Amino acid sequence: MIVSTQTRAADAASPDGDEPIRIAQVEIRPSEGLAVVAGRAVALSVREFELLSALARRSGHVVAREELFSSVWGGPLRSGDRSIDVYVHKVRQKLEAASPGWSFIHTHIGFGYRFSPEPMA
Amino acid sequence: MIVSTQTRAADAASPDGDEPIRIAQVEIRPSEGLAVVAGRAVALSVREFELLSALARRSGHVVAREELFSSVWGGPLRSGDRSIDVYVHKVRQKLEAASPGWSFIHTHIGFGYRFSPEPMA
DNA sequence: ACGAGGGTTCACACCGCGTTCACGGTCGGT
DNA sequence: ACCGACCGTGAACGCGGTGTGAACCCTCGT
Repeated sequence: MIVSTQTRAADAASPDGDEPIRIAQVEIRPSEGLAVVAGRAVALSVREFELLSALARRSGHVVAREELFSSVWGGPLRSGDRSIDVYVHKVRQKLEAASPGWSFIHTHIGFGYRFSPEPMA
Repeated sequence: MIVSTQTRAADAASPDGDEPIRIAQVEIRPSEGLAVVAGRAVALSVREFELLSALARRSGHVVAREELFSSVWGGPLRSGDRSIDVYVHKVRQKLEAASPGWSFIHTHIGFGYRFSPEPMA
């Protein structure tokens, strides 16, 4: 299923809180700093977890790099900073390792990234 | 910047705002550079997106090549410039891939293009 | 003091974007 | 039928943004 209508459930429900976010086969548990993907527990570092959360909170929507950075790193994005790219890569690896054949984080060049579980082409 | 949601009545008055444009199964989100067609997210480049927006803002009407060019590329259309043709083609491909059996951008030879979702002949 | 793990930066490879060129097809006018 | 104007479409190319592995630090627990 490739529909992007699953944002409603999480949007208004959790301000920024500790409520678990569930999207397709992905479940994110803020209280535990843990993600469960396709039934498998995925260990994430703090940065990785916050990045995934920031994206998943706005599942189906493109999140600008600026916004991602200020949301996860808490400051303005310095030009030349590649931290986001590196961490997107790390999170991608772990998610796809837990659920092969699926892609979760999509690049929108010049804009940012979009979280949306889809079967790979 | 926070966008107010109380501009409903002024929808038609703000053609190039950040308000999403919805026509048939096509939804265009200016703030994200993203289009959603038949429930599928369609990744568009900046040019592709602006072209689609320019056409969709005047859905059902023929938009002259001159006007399209100045609206998307921001200058006068040099004779021999084929950029419009190339990008119309790219956008067509992506839209029709997301919604097979439908055509969205129609050619009006000597005039320009018209956006209007229609089942294919 | 030492090792381990996480975060940041660097360097290089790669790919998508935007532009332009080239070739073909269609349509009208002559 | 020929020609020219116009459009469809694939491909080449330079460039900037992104992917990715590895080095480099910093912090913390032992």
